[in-house]
Amino acid sequence: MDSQNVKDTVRQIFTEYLNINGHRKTPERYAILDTIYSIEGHFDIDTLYTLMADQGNFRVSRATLYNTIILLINAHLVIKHQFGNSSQYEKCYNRDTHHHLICTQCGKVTEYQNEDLQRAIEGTKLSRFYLSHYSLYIYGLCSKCDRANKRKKKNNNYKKEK
Amino acid sequence: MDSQNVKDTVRQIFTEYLNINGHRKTPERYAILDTIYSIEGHFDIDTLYTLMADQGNFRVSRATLYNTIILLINAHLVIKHQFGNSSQYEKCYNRDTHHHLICTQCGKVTEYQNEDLQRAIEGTKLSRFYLSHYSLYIYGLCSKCDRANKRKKKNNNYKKEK
DNA sequence: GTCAGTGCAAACTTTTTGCAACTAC
DNA sequence: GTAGTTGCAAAAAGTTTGCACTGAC
Repeated sequence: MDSQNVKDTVRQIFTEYLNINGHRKTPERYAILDTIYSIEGHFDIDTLYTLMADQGNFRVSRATLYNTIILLINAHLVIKHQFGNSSQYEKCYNRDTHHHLICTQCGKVTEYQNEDLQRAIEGTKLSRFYLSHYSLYIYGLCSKCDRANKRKKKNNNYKKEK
Repeated sequence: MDSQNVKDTVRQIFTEYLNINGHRKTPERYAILDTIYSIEGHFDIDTLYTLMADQGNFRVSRATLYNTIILLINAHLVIKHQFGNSSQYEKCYNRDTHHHLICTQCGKVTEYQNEDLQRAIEGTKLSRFYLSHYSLYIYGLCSKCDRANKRKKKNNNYKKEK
């Protein structure tokens, strides 16, 4: 499915969601949905705000972004993450399920796909709980920070020997 | 291992950590560690602050709590979570690995143990990434909210028919 | 004695809220 | 026309920071 096709489809899904729940179909809401579906990877509210302000296509307030993104989450078109300081979001329609590798040192987030793991988690029997979605965050050191630390350690050892 | 034994052990681990990293062994730090290891389940900074203030054993400022908890995380004695609005923490020495079921409606967090799932995640081969720990958050509806929704839906259908 | 650590208050960041103006229905 | 939405600004909530004082080493 190409990018425009996805955008059309999610717009339809959103319209249906708004209809069912008696919400209005404002241009702001569709502009936000469109912008989100043109972003690859994660973003926070501030990034989205700046992006929309810079593009100049449509200017919306932060308050509206916060309001709308809640609707999009409920419509299962956007997923919310909470690593780092501010909340991160990402589009989730027509995306492969993926997990997140988070470097505890530099904060870099890498997506990681593993179908076996995915099946294991989704196949889990939960009693008295009705799964909607899940997030697996794997913390550790990215190769870059790991190498940096090893260099640092080496230097420290030299210092200690003086 | 009983509770006092755990407290003694983590105090030793913390002492060692402070020594290695050239930090001072202040009474505040040990009081915070002790309080955390007397809490079952999750807590946030405000809860910890209130708890220590109320107990009256040792009064510390929020700034010190934030500072100290970073040390405890680095010493692998505390783990940080980010569901809801504020950061949540929990002790992690001598605790069984568990996952979290989070109700998207009422925000209730339930711990969930599953060794198969644990093995599946820990056994995953990661290339160019050095795993330290991980968090699996499973979102959905708790049985209480699920029942409440079903009742609500039923009532709405009646309304529509009028 | 020195400097890391602490408490306090102010600053900062992110998110929520109250309200007047607007507009989708 | 009216009630749901929006933008703005103020408020709230959580966390960080600057600075003077304290106490671990």
